[in-house]
Amino acid sequence: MNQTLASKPLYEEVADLIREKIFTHELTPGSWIDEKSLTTQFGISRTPLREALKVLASEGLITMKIRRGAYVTEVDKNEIAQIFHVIALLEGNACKVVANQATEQQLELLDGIHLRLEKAAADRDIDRFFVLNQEFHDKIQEISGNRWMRKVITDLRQVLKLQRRNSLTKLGRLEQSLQEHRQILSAIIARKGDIAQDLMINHLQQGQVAAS
Amino acid sequence: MNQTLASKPLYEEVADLIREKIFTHELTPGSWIDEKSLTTQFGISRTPLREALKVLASEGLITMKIRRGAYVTEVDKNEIAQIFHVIALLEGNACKVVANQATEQQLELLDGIHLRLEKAAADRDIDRFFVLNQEFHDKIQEISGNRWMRKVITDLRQVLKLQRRNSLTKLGRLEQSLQEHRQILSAIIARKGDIAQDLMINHLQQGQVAAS
DNA sequence: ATTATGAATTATGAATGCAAATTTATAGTT
DNA sequence: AACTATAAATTTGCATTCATAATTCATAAT
Repeated sequence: MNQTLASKPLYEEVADLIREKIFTHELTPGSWIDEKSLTTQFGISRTPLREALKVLASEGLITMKIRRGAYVTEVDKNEIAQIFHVIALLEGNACKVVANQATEQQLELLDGIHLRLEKAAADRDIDRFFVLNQEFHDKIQEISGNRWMRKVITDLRQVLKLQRRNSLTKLGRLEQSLQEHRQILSAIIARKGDIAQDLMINHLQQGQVAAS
Repeated sequence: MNQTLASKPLYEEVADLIREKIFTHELTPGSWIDEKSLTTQFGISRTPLREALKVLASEGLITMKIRRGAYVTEVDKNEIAQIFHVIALLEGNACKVVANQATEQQLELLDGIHLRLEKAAADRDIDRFFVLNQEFHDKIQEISGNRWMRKVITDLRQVLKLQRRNSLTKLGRLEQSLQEHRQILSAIIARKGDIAQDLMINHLQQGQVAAS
C-alpha cells in the first residue's frame, strides 16, 4: 500500500475498501472475513486491517465473534424495518426543519438538484438518477444543519446497503419515487413543514416496501 | 491485565476503561490521549489499546488527528443541542410506540420502575434516582422494540456525557423531572400515544435547558 | 533577550513475531 | 462405514519491533 500522500490514515482507507467489498457483495452477509487474504490483496499487514475491522464492527457492518474472527453482518427483514423506521423519523424531521428554516438560496439549490433528477429520469439514466436521488436527500439533511442527525442517517443507510435488492431497481418505482420527490419539494418550497415531513416519511416507507 | 476469563476481547475491555476515564473527566475534552501512559496503566500493549481508540473514535467520543494521536472530543453547545434534538425525536417516538403497542404486562414493568423512582426521590437518594431515571428511559426503548433506535440513542447519550454539567444535579430539576415522568407514564398507560410523545420531547428539551 | 537552526528524543503508524485457541486432517477403533 | 482420538495446520489475539514523522531541546546567530 503505497501511501504517497498521507491524506487519510491507512486503517480508514482499508475500511473504505472493505465497505466496497461488502456493498458489491464480493463479501456477502454471513460470510467469514479472511484476514490473511485481505492483507495480501491490499498489500498491508494485519495491524491496520484489524483496526479497520473494529471500526466496521462498531458501525454494525460486520460482527466480531470472539476467537473466530469477523463476519459480515446479516440483517433480517425485521431489523431492516426498524432501521427504515428510524431513518424515516429523522429524514422526515429534517424536511420539516428545512421547510421552516431554509433560506431562499438553499431552496434554490434543492430545486436545482431536483431539476437534474428529473432530467436523469427522463433520460432513463439510472446510475445518474441514483446519485442525484442520494444528493437530494443529502442536501435536505445538510440544510437542516444537524451534523449528528446526518451521521446517524449515514451509518444506518450503510447498514441498509447490506441487503441485496435495491428499491429503485424495480421499474416503475423510479417514476413513483420521482413523483414523491416532486411533492416533497413542493411542500418544502410552500413552507408546509408538517406536510413535507409526512410526505418524506411516506416516501421512505414506500422505498422499504419496494425493497422487500 | 489479568484476563482470567476471556468473556470479552481485550480491546473492548480497554474501550470500556477509557470511556470510564472520559466520563469521570479523568480525561477531559480536548486533551491528548497518551498511549504509552495508558498501556502502562492497563498493563497491556499498544495494539489492543489502539484498536479501542479507533472504536471510540467511530463512536464520536474521541477524535483521531493524523500523525498526532487521539484527543477527547470537544462538543460545543450547538452540537449538544443537535444531539438532544435527535434523542428527543427518537425517544418521543418510542413513547408513542409503547403507548400504542405495549402489553399490559410491559406497562406494569414500567410502572414498577416509576414507583421505585418516586421512592428514590422521596428518600432524596440522588444516585438511585439517576439509575432508575435511566432505567425508565431504557425500558421504554426496550418495550418499543427497535434495537437500532436503541443503539443510536445509546451512542448519542454517550457523547452527551462528555459535557460536565448534568441536568439533574440542579436541585428542583429533580422534582420537576419526576413530575414530567409521571405525566409521560400516565399518557402511556392511557394509551395516548401522541400526547406521550409530546411530553417526552418536552421532557428532554427541559433536560437540555437545565444542562446548559 | 529573542529567534533560527539542527540534533536528540519521543510518539505514531505499521510490520513482524509468538503463544494459545480453533479448525482440519489423519489414524485408530469398533 | 461411522465414530472417536490425536496430531498438524491454520487463525486469532496480543506483544514486540522498526521506520518515519513530529516534537523538544540545545546551540548559535542576530
